[in-house]
Amino acid sequence: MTDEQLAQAFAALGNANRLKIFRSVLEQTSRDIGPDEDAGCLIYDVINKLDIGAPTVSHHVKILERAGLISVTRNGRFLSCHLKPETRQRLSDFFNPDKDLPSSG
Amino acid sequence: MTDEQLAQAFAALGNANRLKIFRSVLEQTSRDIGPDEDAGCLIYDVINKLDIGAPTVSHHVKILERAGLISVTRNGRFLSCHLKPETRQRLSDFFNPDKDLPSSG
DNA sequence: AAAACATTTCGATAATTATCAAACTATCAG
DNA sequence: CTGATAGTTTGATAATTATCGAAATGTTTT
Repeated sequence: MTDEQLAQAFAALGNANRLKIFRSVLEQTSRDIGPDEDAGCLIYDVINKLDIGAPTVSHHVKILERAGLISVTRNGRFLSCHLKPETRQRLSDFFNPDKDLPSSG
Repeated sequence: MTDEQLAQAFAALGNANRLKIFRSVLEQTSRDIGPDEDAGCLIYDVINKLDIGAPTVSHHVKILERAGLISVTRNGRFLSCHLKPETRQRLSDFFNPDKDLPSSG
C-alpha cells in the first residue's frame, strides 16, 4: 500500500458524512460477522438518515469504494455496503507501528 | 471526540505530504519513547526531505496540530513535532470497534 | 547591531471537492 | 407496458485547499 493509497483512504474518511457512512458499515460488520451473514449497510437507509441528497450519497459511496474501504453489492433494487477487512487492518496498523508483531505464537 | 473532530483528523492525514510528515513523527516516537527522551521530528528535516517549500510545510504542520495529531515545541531556532498518543489511540480504536473491550474481568 | 538561519504570514492562484437539481437507468409490482 | 422505487449521471456552483513567492518574524552567532 503506497503513501498515495493510504492518503486516499484517510481522505475518504476526512469528510463527516462519509465518516458516518463508513461507521455504519463498521458497526453493521461487527454485528453479523461472516462473508454470507453480512447483510451489509443499506444505502437506502443511509440516504434517509443523513441530511444530504441521494446523488451526494452515491458520490460518497463511490469514493469510499475507490479508496478500498468498502465494497458494494446489489440485492434487488437495494445496494449494500460491506467492510473490506484487509484495508481496515492496514489503517489500524498504521497507528500501531512495530508493536512487536504477533509472531505466529 | 465528535464526528467532526474525527473527520478533521482523518482529513489531516488525507494528504500525501502531511501523511509523510505524520509518519516521520510516528517513527521517531517508536524509536525513543518517553516524554523527555522524545527528541521529536525536526521540521527542518521535513522541509529538506519533502519536495515542497517551507511555507507549505509550515501550513501542513499547523493542520496536523489543529487536528490534535501532533504537538510542536521549539528548541532554539528549530521546531520539533511530537506525537499525541491519545489521539493515535482513538484513531486506532476507530478501526477496531467493540473488539470485546478488556472489561476488568 | 548586523548577518545568517529557521520558520511564519500574506496574497494570489490553480485544483479539488461537496453539494444540488434535473434527467437518466435499473429493478420490481401489477 | 405502466407506474413506482432505488440509485446514478450530468452539469453547475460555491467552498475549500495545496502550493508558491515575497516579505516579515524570531533566534543565534559574530
